[in-house]
Formats: sequence, structure tokens, C-alpha cells
Amino acid sequence: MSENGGSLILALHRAVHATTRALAHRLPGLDLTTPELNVLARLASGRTTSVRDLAAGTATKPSTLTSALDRLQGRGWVRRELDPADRRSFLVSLTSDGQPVAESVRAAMDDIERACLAQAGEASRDGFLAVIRCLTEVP
Amino acid sequence: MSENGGSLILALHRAVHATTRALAHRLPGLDLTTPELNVLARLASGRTTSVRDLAAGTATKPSTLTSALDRLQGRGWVRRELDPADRRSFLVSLTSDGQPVAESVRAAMDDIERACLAQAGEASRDGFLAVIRCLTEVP
DNA sequence: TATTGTTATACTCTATAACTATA
DNA sequence: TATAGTTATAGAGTATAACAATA
Repeated sequence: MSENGGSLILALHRAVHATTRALAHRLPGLDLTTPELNVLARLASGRTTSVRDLAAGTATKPSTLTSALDRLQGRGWVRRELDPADRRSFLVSLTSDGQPVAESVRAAMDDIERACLAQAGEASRDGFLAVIRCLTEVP
Repeated sequence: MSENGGSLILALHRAVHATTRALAHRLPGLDLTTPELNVLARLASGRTTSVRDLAAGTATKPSTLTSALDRLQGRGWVRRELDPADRRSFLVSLTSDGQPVAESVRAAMDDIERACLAQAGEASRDGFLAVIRCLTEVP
């Protein structure tokens, strides 16, 4: 496999590209972009969230989410309702049509992660998450 | 920090976005895109490579590299020479102007990684790389 | 006939700023 | 005055296919 570049950050980038392709391969015909996948994965638990929370949780810009949510809503998979407690804000949730789609996305992610941890060893998980966490919080 | 989503893949995506911003912050005025950063980081060691190798090493499409290399070449930082051994292929390398730029990119990446490992513990590195490696190779 | 790299195309993401409505 | 979300804009990435030159 030639050379790895010796950089955690370069390795990180390669992994994102690879998992994006692996997800597309496991979800044929769904034709979902990365932000759409991330939104569905986060909603799969049945949670209702604001756009702001989705932006923070999926590391995408609110303006990117607007169009991603537009597409998901256009497919009938996601719903936006005004939050009665703060009418500037939306409550984003899955529709009954969207629920199984989101679950299949989540299942594909879990499948990849399970296969990966089985190979790398469960013990690797902690080290992975520790490095990910500090890379995510680096100023 | 609200919620993490419990997914290695979502965590991976957040980390990439965060490191991209951290790099831009540490290299003000350089105005480099992600593929450009990756190319410079890979060339920083003085290595000469083909576009094909760069594509594999940075996880970007050859068609993306064409425009990234065009911009780096336009800034006088990178050079493309025909490979005499295979005249379909280019030898891509840094110019003398590009060398210090590439080294500063590499230094910024190393800086982030060092700070991160100091916090997470050197022992985390192996687990991180093991998970990254299998995520990168997942079919 | 296969491979290297470029070009072309369509769609999406990123980043930023301006804007509306609400707080 | 600040915040939530949308809209607008410009530049770039992604994916794919077609293409020329070379192998």
C-alpha cells in the first residue's frame, strides 16, 4: 500500500473518504450526500432536534443544512415544525417514511464500525475516541 | 458539548472539519483548500510523485488534483515535469518557493498532532491508527 | 487493450454575509 | 441587541464519463 504519509490528519481524511464510499455502497439507490447521511443518522434514534443542534452534531453549516433538509423533506423523510417554545426555531424529526431509511443508514454505519472494531480490537476504540476528541477540540 | 451521536463515523466527520479549521487558523493568509494542504503536506519531505500517487495518498480524485495542482503551480509552489520513464505521467515536486510553504503546512499539522497526543496520551495513537486503518480499508 | 492525466458536466459543500422573524 | 434559520453568492470538491497520448 505504498506510503501512509505519517500524518494523523492525512490518515483522517483518507478514512472519511473511504467510509463515505463504503456507506454509499451499502445503501445503493438511496443517493444520499454526506450531510444527509449525517442528519438521518442523528435522527434515527427518534430524537427531535433544532437545526442548530444538527449543525453542531454533524459539523455542517446551517446554510448547508437548509438545502440538505429541503431535499430530505422533499423526499418525505423529514419534517420541520415550528418550535412553540421558540418560534424562531424548528423541531426537526423523521416522518414515518423516513424512520426506516434513517434506521438503514444507522445500521450501515454500525455495521462498518462493528466490522472495523472486530478487526482492530475493541481496545482500540478508546484510543481512537480520545484522539478524535482532542482533534475535534483543537483551537 | 451536548451529545456525541455515539458513532465513530460521525465523530470522524466532526474531527475533519475541526482540523481543517484549525489548519486554516494556523496558516493565515495562505488560503489553501483541503486538497492543496494535503498535496503540500505530502510533498514536504522532498519526494517527487505522480498524480496517481497523490490521488491515492490524499484520497482525492485525479480530476480534483488537476485543478488543485493548477492553482499551486500558478502560485509558483509546485512543478509538473513529464516522467521520462513513462511519458503519460508527471513527476510532481515542490519548487524552491514552495518548499518553505509545504514545510509550514507540515509543521502546522505536526503541531496539532503533538498537542493532541500530549493531551490524549501517546498510548492512544496506536488505537487511533488501528481504527483509522480498518475504516480506510472497509469494503 | 489498458493506463495517465486532463477536460467537461452536473450537483453539492463551504464560507461568508445579508436578511427576516423572533427573543 | 442577539439569536434561529433562510437566502444569496462565489469558489471549490465530488463523481462520472469522455478524451488524447502513451504504454
